[in-house]
Amino acid sequence: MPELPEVETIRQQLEHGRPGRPSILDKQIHSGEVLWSGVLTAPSPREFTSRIPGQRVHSVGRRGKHLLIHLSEDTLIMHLRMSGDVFVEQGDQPLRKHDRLLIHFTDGARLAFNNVRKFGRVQLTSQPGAVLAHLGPEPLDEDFSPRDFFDILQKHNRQIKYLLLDQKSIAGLGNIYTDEALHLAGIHPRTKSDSLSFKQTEALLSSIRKVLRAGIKNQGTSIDWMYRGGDYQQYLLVYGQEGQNCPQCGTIVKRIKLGQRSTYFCPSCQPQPGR
DNA sequence: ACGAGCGCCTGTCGGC
DNA sequence: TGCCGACAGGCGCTCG
Repeated sequence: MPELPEVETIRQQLEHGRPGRPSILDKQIHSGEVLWSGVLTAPSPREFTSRIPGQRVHSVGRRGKHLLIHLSEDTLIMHLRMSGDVFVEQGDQPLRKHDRLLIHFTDGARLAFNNVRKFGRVQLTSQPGAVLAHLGPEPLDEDFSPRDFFDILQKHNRQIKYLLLDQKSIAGLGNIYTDEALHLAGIHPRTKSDSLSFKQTEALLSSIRKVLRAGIKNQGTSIDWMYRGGDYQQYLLVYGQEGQNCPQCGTIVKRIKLGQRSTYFCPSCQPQPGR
């Protein structure tokens, strides 16, 4: 469940709990259990299991698509990639098929990091800032201004969709919300970033914020059998809508490939640059 | 600097 | 029914 709104939804659920699922705040860790060693970027499973007992959950944060569980001494950084999920449950529940790492709490609860495809990663570090230093600005950060965004766009001569997906340029966007934001802003995904006007940049940033906020409000998007997200899929205007009528103008939504990713857009609302 | 192609994995779906 | 390819909310790596 991997873009910013889905990760933010998980963050909020870990922080506040939800019906039948407790918050993990202030829980003390009894032990860590690595079920598939490849899940750990660092440290080694041995060091991980020796360092983590006794630490307490101080707060739960997010940076881009990274989930940050701040402990007394260290921070657990989780990245769900394509198919990750996090569950909090009683420790006597049977394991799911693709649980990769467990955190057992002293009160008997358990946090499970689950990942069908083995892409997701967990890292335990005392220096979270250094691990996350490569990330671009947070799109929902009030201090991130249209002027800042414009500077980033002008620095590159890249197709805008590639730039938006690049976490070094702006953090948290993935394939769905990028397509939705570009559609809302009326910008073709192949438009060169440095050809956008300041006015278009403002529109794009406000569109990005609008779709991310709406995504969070609806607790994310559920598309697949494997994503147990929220309801935002009901509001998608172009993503996954190839052959359907654009809700804005009725034109047939097209799908093209950028990189290896499907990209959906409305040829009428988002005219090809240079035409 | 840019973008395409590929690898990493498991699973579903549609076509034959 | 089974097989086979296309596809999937990500990202790091090469290469031209």
